Amino acid sequence: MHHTELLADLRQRGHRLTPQREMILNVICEGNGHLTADEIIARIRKQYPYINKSAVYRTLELLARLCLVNPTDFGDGKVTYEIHRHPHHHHLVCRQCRKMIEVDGAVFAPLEKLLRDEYAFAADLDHFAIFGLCRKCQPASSPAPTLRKRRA
Amino acid sequence: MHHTELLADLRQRGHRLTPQREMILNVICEGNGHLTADEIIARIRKQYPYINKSAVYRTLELLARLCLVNPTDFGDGKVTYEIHRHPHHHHLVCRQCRKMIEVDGAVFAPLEKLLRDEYAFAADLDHFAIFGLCRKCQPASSPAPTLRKRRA
DNA sequence: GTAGGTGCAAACCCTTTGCAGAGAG
DNA sequence: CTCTCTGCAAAGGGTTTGCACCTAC
Repeated sequence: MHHTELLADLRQRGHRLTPQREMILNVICEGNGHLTADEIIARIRKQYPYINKSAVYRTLELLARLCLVNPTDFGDGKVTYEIHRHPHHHHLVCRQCRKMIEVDGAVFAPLEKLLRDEYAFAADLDHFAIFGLCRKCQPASSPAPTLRKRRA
Repeated sequence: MHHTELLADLRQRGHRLTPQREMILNVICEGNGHLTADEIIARIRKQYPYINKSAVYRTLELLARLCLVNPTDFGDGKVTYEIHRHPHHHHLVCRQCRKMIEVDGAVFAPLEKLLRDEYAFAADLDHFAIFGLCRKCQPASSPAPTLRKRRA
């Protein structure tokens, strides 16, 4: 997904194309992975130091509403953003070393079906963060690790 | 689970029993369901107006670390707390009407096994929030619903 | 020309922290 | 008596908002 396509999509849906929006989309597309609002601002500032915080937050809110980006809350107090991708994928986040493992979206298919069948609930399982312990951090796991800020 | 048991557990693990801690545990036990720190404070204040915010936050952090309570981030900017229960359960949160449906922990068992087998990842799936649309809110679903603050 | 966006600064809001004093064991 | 916990007030930190100005169309 190139940022020009997303820009076209934006305009098609009746939103204006501003330099700021272009820069924001460009940065999110380039930086493959998750970026916080702060990181996005920092990257834009390298080329254009005048980018404004509010504009970034407002644009991210818009892009998320249009499902062009996925906001994800990894439970550390700040939200990260990523270009909306197909097929979906999820993230295993180690609560000890903070390592992130990407997981194919298919693992959630059975659960999604179950929730739909049994609870008539249409789950947003397209971008999910699962907390736990990765392979390396498991042996020394047991004695009550320090609580991380906010886990889901 | 009665709050006196939890108090005993606290002392057994070398922590002091203070009136504040007793009140906090009592409120969390009574209020069946999820309470935010603010709600906990409000409820205590009805009987004892002098309860202190910091004490509550610090106690909640302690209780979470000892796995006596489960913190859950429903993505609205504040964490809720609930007595740790067996068997586990999860929550389906409607992103439109905010309704919460409780779901048996067993639905995650296959996923947990898969993550362990394929990724050697020990997932914390004991208390999970899944966002989506409930039965009632589904028909009118499609055209880009307003973005909720922070979803996982 | 006119919505819709941007920039700025201040407000928000939940949560955390430093420190002095209190009280559980 | 000691060490943990509490109370207070202030700071933190990501995010949001009000308002005047600007600019994409």
